[in-house]
Amino acid sequence: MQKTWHIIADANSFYASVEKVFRPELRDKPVVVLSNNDGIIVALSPEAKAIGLKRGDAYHLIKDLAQKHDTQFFSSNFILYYDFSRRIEQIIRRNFEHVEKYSIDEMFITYYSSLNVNDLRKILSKVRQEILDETKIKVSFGAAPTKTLAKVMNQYSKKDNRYNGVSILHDMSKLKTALEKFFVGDVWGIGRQSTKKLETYNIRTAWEFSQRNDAWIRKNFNITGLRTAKELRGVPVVQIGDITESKQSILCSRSFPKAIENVDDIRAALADFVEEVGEKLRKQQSVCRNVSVFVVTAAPKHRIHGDSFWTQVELPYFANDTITLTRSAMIGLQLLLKPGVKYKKAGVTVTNLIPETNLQFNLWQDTSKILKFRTLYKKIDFVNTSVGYVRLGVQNPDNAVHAFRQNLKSPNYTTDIRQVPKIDMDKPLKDSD
DNA sequence: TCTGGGGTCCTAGGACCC
DNA sequence: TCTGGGGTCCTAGGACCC
Repeated sequence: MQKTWHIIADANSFYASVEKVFRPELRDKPVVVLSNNDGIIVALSPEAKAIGLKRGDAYHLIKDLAQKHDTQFFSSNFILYYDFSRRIEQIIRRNFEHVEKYSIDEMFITYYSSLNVNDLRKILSKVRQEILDETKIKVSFGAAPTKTLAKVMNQYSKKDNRYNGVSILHDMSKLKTALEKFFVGDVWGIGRQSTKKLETYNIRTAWEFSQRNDAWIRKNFNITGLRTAKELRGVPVVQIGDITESKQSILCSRSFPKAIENVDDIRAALADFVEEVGEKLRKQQSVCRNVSVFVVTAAPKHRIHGDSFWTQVELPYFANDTITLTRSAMIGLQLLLKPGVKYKKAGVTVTNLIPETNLQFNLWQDTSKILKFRTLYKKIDFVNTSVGYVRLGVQNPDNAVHAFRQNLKSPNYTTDIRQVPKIDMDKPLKDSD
Protein backbone atom coordinates (compact mmCIF):
# COMPACT_ATOMS: atom_id res chain seq x y z
CA MET A 1 0.00 0.00 0.00
CA GLN A 2 1.26 3.43 -0.84
CA LYS A 3 2.21 5.65 2.02
CA THR A 4 3.14 9.32 2.27
CA TRP A 5 6.39 10.00 4.05
CA HIS A 6 7.51 13.41 5.20
CA ILE A 7 11.27 13.55 5.32
CA ILE A 8 13.55 16.31 6.56
CA ALA A 9 17.17 16.52 5.51
CA ASP A 10 19.18 18.75 7.80
CA ALA A 11 22.91 19.47 7.64
CA ASN A 12 24.71 19.06 10.96
CA SER A 13 26.27 22.26 12.38
CA PHE A 14 26.13 23.52 8.82
CA TYR A 15 28.29 26.68 8.79
CA ALA A 16 30.87 25.16 11.11
CA SER A 17 31.00 21.97 9.01
CA VAL A 18 31.55 23.96 5.82
CA GLU A 19 34.47 25.80 7.39
CA LYS A 20 35.99 22.47 8.39
CA VAL A 21 35.88 21.13 4.85
CA PHE A 22 38.79 23.32 3.85
CA ARG A 23 40.62 23.09 7.14
CA PRO A 24 40.96 19.36 7.80
CA GLU A 25 43.38 20.00 10.63
CA LEU A 26 40.40 21.38 12.56
CA ARG A 27 38.46 18.11 12.25
CA ASP A 28 38.27 17.37 15.98
CA LYS A 29 38.62 20.92 17.22
CA PRO A 30 35.91 23.30 18.43
CA VAL A 31 34.85 25.54 15.54
CA VAL A 32 32.57 28.55 15.95
CA VAL A 33 31.00 30.76 13.28
CA LEU A 34 30.12 34.33 14.28
CA SER A 35 27.35 36.66 13.14
CA ASN A 36 27.93 39.81 11.14
CA ASN A 37 30.25 42.22 12.95
CA ASP A 38 31.62 39.16 14.75
CA GLY A 39 28.96 39.82 17.38
CA ILE A 40 27.49 36.52 18.54
CA ILE A 41 27.79 32.80 17.89
CA VAL A 42 25.49 31.59 15.11
CA ALA A 43 26.85 28.09 14.56
CA LEU A 44 29.11 25.69 16.42
CA SER A 45 30.67 22.30 15.91
CA PRO A 46 29.86 19.49 18.38
CA GLU A 47 33.26 20.01 20.00
CA ALA A 48 32.39 23.67 20.60
CA LYS A 49 29.06 22.67 22.16
CA ALA A 50 30.89 20.22 24.37
CA ILE A 51 32.93 22.95 26.03
CA GLY A 52 29.73 24.79 26.94
CA LEU A 53 29.41 27.34 24.15
CA LYS A 54 25.93 28.13 22.90
CA ARG A 55 24.32 29.76 19.93
CA GLY A 56 23.71 33.43 20.83
CA ASP A 57 26.68 33.83 23.16
CA ALA A 58 28.46 37.17 22.71
CA TYR A 59 31.88 36.70 21.17
CA HIS A 60 33.66 39.19 23.39
CA LEU A 61 32.35 37.44 26.51
CA ILE A 62 33.33 33.87 25.61
CA LYS A 63 36.47 34.58 23.62
CA ASP A 64 38.95 33.92 26.41
CA LEU A 65 37.36 30.74 27.66
CA ALA A 66 37.02 29.41 24.13
CA GLN A 67 40.61 30.13 23.23
CA LYS A 68 41.79 28.07 26.19
CA HIS A 69 40.17 25.13 24.45
CA ASP A 70 41.88 25.91 21.17
CA THR A 71 38.67 27.07 19.51
CA GLN A 72 38.83 28.33 15.94
CA PHE A 73 36.57 31.28 15.14
CA PHE A 74 35.23 32.33 11.74
CA SER A 75 33.29 35.36 10.58
CA SER A 76 30.27 34.24 8.60
CA ASN A 77 30.92 33.67 4.92
CA PHE A 78 27.50 33.39 3.34
CA ILE A 79 28.76 33.16 -0.21
CA LEU A 80 30.55 29.98 0.75
CA TYR A 81 27.62 28.55 2.71
CA TYR A 82 25.12 29.25 -0.06
CA ASP A 83 27.35 27.50 -2.53
CA PHE A 84 27.42 24.36 -0.37
CA SER A 85 23.68 24.64 0.19
CA ARG A 86 23.15 24.64 -3.56
CA ARG A 87 25.35 21.57 -4.05
CA ILE A 88 23.50 19.59 -1.37
CA GLU A 89 20.17 20.66 -2.81
CA GLN A 90 21.18 19.38 -6.25
CA ILE A 91 22.05 15.95 -4.89
CA ILE A 92 18.73 15.69 -3.05
CA ARG A 93 16.76 16.85 -6.08
CA ARG A 94 18.34 14.29 -8.36
CA ASN A 95 17.17 11.59 -5.94
CA PHE A 96 13.70 12.85 -5.04
CA GLU A 97 10.94 14.48 -7.01
CA HIS A 98 9.09 16.52 -4.37
CA VAL A 99 11.58 18.73 -2.56
CA GLU A 100 10.95 22.00 -0.74
CA LYS A 101 13.87 24.05 0.40
CA TYR A 102 13.06 25.26 3.89
CA SER A 103 16.24 27.03 4.98
CA ILE A 104 19.85 27.29 3.95
CA ASP A 105 20.56 23.87 5.47
CA GLU A 106 17.20 22.09 5.50
CA MET A 107 14.99 20.49 2.91
CA PHE A 108 11.63 18.79 3.21
CA ILE A 109 10.95 15.83 0.95
CA THR A 110 7.52 14.36 0.34
CA TYR A 111 7.87 10.76 -0.71
CA TYR A 112 4.98 8.60 -1.92
CA SER A 113 5.95 4.99 -1.77
CA SER A 114 4.98 1.48 -0.84
CA LEU A 115 8.51 0.64 0.23
CA ASN A 116 8.97 -1.05 3.55
CA VAL A 117 10.93 0.72 6.23
CA ASN A 118 14.19 -1.07 5.53
CA ASP A 119 14.21 -0.11 1.88
CA LEU A 120 13.43 3.49 2.76
CA ARG A 121 16.29 3.45 5.22
CA LYS A 122 18.61 2.12 2.50
CA ILE A 123 17.65 4.89 0.10
CA LEU A 124 18.15 7.64 2.66
CA SER A 125 21.49 6.17 3.73
CA LYS A 126 22.61 6.08 0.12
CA VAL A 127 21.71 9.73 -0.46
CA ARG A 128 23.37 10.68 2.79
CA GLN A 129 26.55 8.96 1.62
CA GLU A 130 26.40 10.72 -1.76
CA ILE A 131 26.22 14.08 -0.03
CA LEU A 132 29.08 13.14 2.26
CA ASP A 133 31.23 11.96 -0.65
CA GLU A 134 30.57 14.96 -2.85
CA THR A 135 30.53 17.79 -0.30
CA LYS A 136 32.06 16.31 2.91
CA ILE A 137 28.99 17.55 4.80
CA LYS A 138 27.05 15.25 7.12
CA VAL A 139 23.31 15.43 6.66
CA SER A 140 20.76 13.84 9.01
CA PHE A 141 17.44 12.45 7.84
CA GLY A 142 14.22 12.15 9.81
CA ALA A 143 11.20 10.43 8.29
CA ALA A 144 7.65 10.14 9.65
CA PRO A 145 3.99 10.55 8.67
CA THR A 146 4.13 14.31 9.39
CA LYS A 147 6.69 17.08 9.07
CA THR A 148 6.70 17.85 12.79
CA LEU A 149 7.36 14.20 13.62
CA ALA A 150 10.05 14.07 10.95
CA LYS A 151 11.77 16.94 12.77
CA VAL A 152 11.50 14.99 16.02
CA MET A 153 13.08 11.93 14.42
CA ASN A 154 15.74 14.11 12.85
CA GLN A 155 16.81 15.27 16.31
CA TYR A 156 17.05 11.68 17.47
CA SER A 157 19.25 10.81 14.53
CA LYS A 158 21.50 13.79 15.27
CA LYS A 159 21.89 13.10 18.95
CA ASP A 160 22.56 9.37 18.74
CA ASN A 161 25.26 8.02 16.46
CA ARG A 162 23.64 4.59 16.38
CA TYR A 163 21.08 5.89 13.91
CA ASN A 164 23.82 6.64 11.38
CA GLY A 165 22.03 9.81 10.42
CA VAL A 166 18.73 8.19 9.44
CA SER A 167 15.82 7.87 11.84
CA ILE A 168 12.38 6.72 10.75
CA LEU A 169 9.10 6.57 12.65
CA HIS A 170 7.30 3.79 10.79
CA ASP A 171 5.34 2.11 13.53
CA MET A 172 2.81 4.36 15.24
CA SER A 173 2.76 2.08 18.26
CA LYS A 174 6.22 3.51 18.96
CA LEU A 175 4.92 7.09 18.87
CA LYS A 176 4.32 7.32 22.59
CA THR A 177 7.82 6.11 23.42
CA ALA A 178 9.39 8.60 21.03
CA LEU A 179 7.42 11.58 22.33
CA GLU A 180 7.63 10.74 26.03
CA LYS A 181 11.38 11.22 25.93
CA PHE A 182 11.15 14.42 23.90
CA PHE A 183 11.25 17.85 25.60
CA VAL A 184 8.26 19.89 24.53
CA GLY A 185 10.39 23.01 24.03
CA ASP A 186 12.38 21.20 21.35
CA VAL A 187 9.30 20.56 19.23
CA TRP A 188 9.27 22.46 15.93
CA GLY A 189 6.83 25.37 16.39
CA ILE A 190 7.03 25.56 20.18
CA GLY A 191 9.26 28.44 21.15
CA ARG A 192 10.36 30.07 24.36
CA GLN A 193 7.09 31.77 25.25
CA SER A 194 5.00 28.66 24.75
CA THR A 195 7.47 26.52 26.65
CA LYS A 196 7.21 28.88 29.62
CA LYS A 197 3.45 28.77 29.49
CA LEU A 198 3.40 24.98 29.20
CA GLU A 199 5.61 24.76 32.24
CA THR A 200 2.94 26.46 34.33
CA TYR A 201 0.61 23.65 33.32
CA ASN A 202 3.26 21.10 34.20
CA ILE A 203 3.64 19.96 30.61
CA ARG A 204 7.21 18.93 29.84
CA THR A 205 7.13 16.34 27.09
CA ALA A 206 5.86 16.37 23.54
CA TRP A 207 3.61 13.47 24.47
CA GLU A 208 1.88 15.36 27.30
CA PHE A 209 1.24 18.30 25.01
CA SER A 210 -0.15 16.15 22.22
CA GLN A 211 -2.64 14.47 24.57
CA ARG A 212 -4.38 17.68 25.65
CA ASN A 213 -7.77 18.27 24.09
CA ASP A 214 -8.18 20.44 21.03
CA ALA A 215 -10.28 23.17 22.63
CA TRP A 216 -7.77 23.73 25.40
CA ILE A 217 -4.84 23.88 22.99
CA ARG A 218 -6.71 26.20 20.64
CA LYS A 219 -7.57 28.55 23.47
CA ASN A 220 -4.05 28.74 24.89
CA PHE A 221 -1.85 28.34 21.85
CA ASN A 222 -4.14 29.31 18.98
CA ILE A 223 -4.40 27.61 15.64
CA THR A 224 -0.64 27.21 15.28
CA GLY A 225 -0.37 25.27 18.52
CA LEU A 226 -3.28 23.06 17.53
CA ARG A 227 -1.62 22.26 14.23
CA THR A 228 1.54 21.25 16.04
CA ALA A 229 -0.44 18.97 18.37
CA LYS A 230 -2.21 17.29 15.46
CA GLU A 231 1.06 16.72 13.69
CA LEU A 232 2.48 15.16 16.83
CA ARG A 233 -0.45 12.76 16.81
CA GLY A 234 0.43 11.75 13.26
CA VAL A 235 -2.10 13.85 11.34
CA PRO A 236 -0.38 15.91 8.63
CA VAL A 237 -1.62 19.52 8.58
CA VAL A 238 1.48 21.70 8.30
CA GLN A 239 2.24 23.19 4.92
CA ILE A 240 5.35 25.20 4.32
CA GLY A 241 6.21 27.63 1.61
CA ASP A 242 9.34 26.82 -0.33
CA ILE A 243 11.89 29.53 0.33
CA THR A 244 12.80 29.56 -3.33
CA GLU A 245 9.35 30.88 -4.15
CA SER A 246 8.83 34.63 -4.27
CA LYS A 247 9.14 36.41 -0.96
CA GLN A 248 6.31 38.47 0.47
CA SER A 249 8.68 40.93 2.06
CA ILE A 250 12.35 41.70 1.63
CA LEU A 251 14.48 43.17 4.34
CA CYS A 252 18.00 44.48 4.64
CA SER A 253 19.31 45.69 7.96
CA ARG A 254 22.61 45.86 9.72
CA SER A 255 24.13 46.76 13.02
CA PHE A 256 26.92 49.28 12.69
CA PRO A 257 30.33 48.37 14.05
CA LYS A 258 30.27 51.74 15.81
CA ALA A 259 27.26 53.88 16.68
CA ILE A 260 26.65 56.59 14.06
CA GLU A 261 25.48 60.12 14.79
CA ASN A 262 26.22 61.83 11.48
CA VAL A 263 23.02 62.06 9.45
CA ASP A 264 24.77 61.77 6.10
CA ASP A 265 26.47 58.56 7.20
CA ILE A 266 23.15 57.04 8.23
CA ARG A 267 21.60 58.11 4.95
CA ALA A 268 24.49 56.53 3.06
CA ALA A 269 24.09 53.29 5.01
CA LEU A 270 20.36 53.16 4.41
CA ALA A 271 20.86 53.89 0.72
CA ASP A 272 23.13 50.83 0.52
CA PHE A 273 20.46 48.70 2.20
CA VAL A 274 17.80 49.99 -0.19
CA GLU A 275 20.01 49.06 -3.09
CA GLU A 276 20.34 45.48 -1.85
CA VAL A 277 16.61 45.24 -1.36
CA GLY A 278 16.00 46.64 -4.84
CA GLU A 279 18.32 44.11 -6.41
CA LYS A 280 16.54 41.21 -4.70
CA LEU A 281 13.16 42.66 -5.62
CA ARG A 282 14.09 42.89 -9.29
CA LYS A 283 15.69 39.46 -9.22
CA GLN A 284 12.41 37.84 -8.17
CA GLN A 285 10.60 40.11 -10.63
CA SER A 286 8.38 41.81 -8.10
CA VAL A 287 7.36 45.39 -7.50
CA CYS A 288 6.44 46.78 -4.09
CA ARG A 289 4.08 49.45 -2.80
CA ASN A 290 5.44 50.05 0.71
CA VAL A 291 8.85 50.89 2.06
CA SER A 292 9.44 50.70 5.81
CA VAL A 293 12.44 52.15 7.54
CA PHE A 294 13.66 51.54 11.06
CA VAL A 295 16.53 52.74 13.22
CA VAL A 296 17.78 51.50 16.57
CA THR A 297 19.50 53.87 18.96
CA ALA A 298 22.72 52.97 20.76
CA ALA A 299 21.91 51.29 24.05
CA PRO A 300 22.39 53.17 27.29
CA LYS A 301 25.07 51.70 29.55
CA HIS A 302 22.79 49.59 31.70
CA ARG A 303 20.87 48.04 28.81
CA ILE A 304 21.70 45.63 26.03
CA HIS A 305 19.23 46.94 23.48
CA GLY A 306 18.52 50.46 22.34
CA ASP A 307 15.12 51.87 21.40
CA SER A 308 13.83 51.19 17.97
CA PHE A 309 11.75 53.49 15.79
CA TRP A 310 9.87 52.49 12.71
CA THR A 311 7.87 54.14 9.95
CA GLN A 312 6.27 53.15 6.69
CA VAL A 313 6.02 55.11 3.45
CA GLU A 314 3.62 54.29 0.65
CA LEU A 315 5.07 54.65 -2.83
CA PRO A 316 3.17 56.69 -5.43
CA TYR A 317 3.08 53.55 -7.61
CA PHE A 318 4.33 49.95 -7.52
CA ALA A 319 8.04 50.10 -8.17
CA ASN A 320 11.31 48.21 -7.95
CA ASP A 321 13.83 50.77 -9.16
CA THR A 322 16.34 51.95 -6.60
CA ILE A 323 15.68 55.62 -7.34
CA THR A 324 12.02 55.48 -6.34
CA LEU A 325 12.72 53.20 -3.38
CA THR A 326 15.55 55.37 -2.10
CA ARG A 327 13.54 58.56 -2.38
CA SER A 328 10.77 57.12 -0.20
CA ALA A 329 13.16 55.52 2.25
CA MET A 330 14.88 58.86 2.75
CA ILE A 331 11.54 60.54 3.48
CA GLY A 332 10.87 57.87 6.09
CA LEU A 333 14.33 58.18 7.58
CA GLN A 334 13.93 61.95 7.89
CA LEU A 335 10.86 61.39 10.07
CA LEU A 336 12.78 59.14 12.45
CA LEU A 337 16.13 60.82 12.99
CA LYS A 338 16.59 63.13 15.93
CA PRO A 339 19.58 65.44 16.27
CA GLY A 340 22.27 64.41 18.75
CA VAL A 341 21.15 60.78 18.93
CA LYS A 342 23.54 57.94 18.11
CA TYR A 343 22.26 55.03 16.08
CA LYS A 344 23.44 51.45 16.30
CA LYS A 345 21.43 49.84 13.58
CA ALA A 346 19.19 50.69 10.65
CA GLY A 347 17.20 48.78 8.12
CA VAL A 348 14.66 48.85 5.34
CA THR A 349 11.84 46.46 4.40
CA VAL A 350 9.68 46.41 1.32
CA THR A 351 6.21 44.94 1.65
CA ASN A 352 3.04 44.65 -0.35
CA LEU A 353 4.78 42.88 -3.22
CA ILE A 354 3.17 41.84 -6.48
CA PRO A 355 4.67 40.32 -9.63
CA GLU A 356 6.19 42.84 -11.98
CA THR A 357 3.92 41.66 -14.76
CA ASN A 358 0.84 42.70 -12.77
CA LEU A 359 2.09 46.25 -12.72
CA GLN A 360 -0.80 48.62 -13.22
CA PHE A 361 -0.65 52.33 -13.73
CA ASN A 362 -3.08 55.02 -12.82
CA LEU A 363 -4.54 56.85 -15.76
CA TRP A 364 -3.00 60.15 -14.81
CA GLN A 365 0.48 58.86 -14.05
CA ASP A 366 3.41 59.62 -16.25
CA THR A 367 4.03 56.02 -17.21
CA SER A 368 6.93 56.84 -19.47
CA LYS A 369 9.00 57.88 -16.47
CA ILE A 370 8.16 54.71 -14.53
CA LEU A 371 9.01 52.50 -17.48
CA LYS A 372 12.19 54.43 -18.06
CA PHE A 373 13.33 53.66 -14.52
CA ARG A 374 12.54 49.99 -15.00
CA THR A 375 14.54 49.79 -18.19
CA LEU A 376 17.34 51.79 -16.65
CA TYR A 377 17.61 49.40 -13.74
CA LYS A 378 17.63 46.33 -15.95
CA LYS A 379 20.77 47.80 -17.46
CA ILE A 380 22.26 48.84 -14.13
CA ASP A 381 21.73 45.34 -12.74
CA PHE A 382 23.52 43.95 -15.73
CA VAL A 383 26.45 46.29 -15.28
CA ASN A 384 26.67 45.64 -11.56
CA THR A 385 26.66 41.88 -11.95
CA SER A 386 29.33 41.93 -14.62
CA VAL A 387 31.92 44.66 -14.47
CA GLY A 388 30.70 47.82 -12.93
CA TYR A 389 29.60 49.68 -9.92
CA VAL A 390 26.69 52.06 -10.47
CA ARG A 391 25.52 53.83 -7.34
CA LEU A 392 23.35 56.76 -6.33
CA GLY A 393 24.87 60.01 -5.08
CA VAL A 394 23.54 59.55 -1.56
CA GLN A 395 25.60 56.40 -1.19
CA ASN A 396 29.17 56.84 -0.14
CA PRO A 397 31.08 53.72 -1.15
CA ASP A 398 34.55 55.06 -0.43
CA ASN A 399 33.75 55.91 3.14
CA ALA A 400 31.25 53.35 4.33
CA VAL A 401 31.29 53.72 8.11
CA HIS A 402 28.76 50.89 8.33
CA ALA A 403 30.90 48.24 6.67
CA PHE A 404 30.97 44.94 8.54
CA ARG A 405 33.61 44.03 10.94
CA GLN A 406 34.70 40.63 9.63
CA ASN A 407 38.17 39.96 10.85
CA LEU A 408 37.99 36.19 10.78
CA LYS A 409 36.49 35.42 7.40
CA SER A 410 37.57 32.37 5.43
CA PRO A 411 38.25 32.60 1.68
CA ASN A 412 35.49 32.06 -0.90
CA TYR A 413 37.10 28.76 -1.81
CA THR A 414 34.47 27.55 -4.24
CA THR A 415 33.14 30.67 -5.93
CA ASP A 416 36.15 32.91 -6.53
CA ILE A 417 38.94 31.68 -8.74
CA ARG A 418 41.48 33.82 -6.88
CA GLN A 419 40.56 32.14 -3.61
CA VAL A 420 40.52 28.43 -4.51
CA PRO A 421 42.65 26.29 -2.21
CA LYS A 422 46.25 26.08 -3.38
CA ILE A 423 48.38 22.98 -3.51
CA ASP A 424 52.06 23.39 -2.89
CA MET A 425 53.66 21.67 -5.87
CA ASP A 426 57.11 21.63 -4.28
CA LYS A 427 55.91 19.33 -1.56
CA PRO A 428 55.56 15.66 -2.45
CA LEU A 429 52.00 14.42 -2.29
CA LYS A 430 51.09 12.02 0.46
CA ASP A 431 48.45 9.33 0.15
CA SER A 432 46.15 11.33 2.39
CA ASP A 433 46.15 14.29 0.00
C1' DT B 1 34.84 48.90 22.15
C1' DC B 2 32.09 44.86 21.82
C1' DT B 3 25.59 41.16 21.70
C1' DG B 4 23.02 38.95 13.29
C1' DG B 5 19.87 39.12 9.99
C1' DG B 6 16.04 37.55 7.20
C1' DG B 7 11.82 35.56 6.95
C1' DT B 8 6.49 33.63 7.89
C1' DC B 9 2.00 33.37 9.94
C1' DC B 10 -1.61 34.68 13.26
C1' DT B 11 -4.57 37.77 15.96
C1' DA B 12 -6.88 41.62 18.15
C1' DG B 13 -8.62 45.80 17.44
C1' DG B 14 -9.67 49.86 14.69
C1' DA B 15 -11.72 51.93 10.53
C1' DC B 16 -15.22 51.72 7.62
C1' DC B 17 -19.47 50.16 5.31
C1' DC B 18 -24.47 49.28 5.05
C1' DT C 1 -34.61 52.15 31.27
C1' DC C 2 -32.85 51.96 26.99
C1' DT C 3 -27.73 53.25 23.14
C1' DG C 4 -27.97 47.70 16.40
C1' DG C 5 -25.53 44.25 14.22
C1' DG C 6 -22.83 42.17 10.97
C1' DG C 7 -19.35 42.19 7.70
C1' DT C 8 -14.63 43.33 5.48
C1' DC C 9 -10.16 45.13 5.30
C1' DC C 10 -6.00 46.84 7.27
C1' DT C 11 -2.38 47.27 10.65
C1' DA C 12 0.73 46.61 14.50
C1' DG C 13 2.69 43.54 17.20
C1' DG C 14 3.74 38.94 18.84
C1' DA C 15 5.53 34.35 18.29
C1' DC C 16 8.03 31.41 15.78
C1' DC C 17 11.74 29.59 12.53
C1' DC C 18 16.79 29.14 11.03
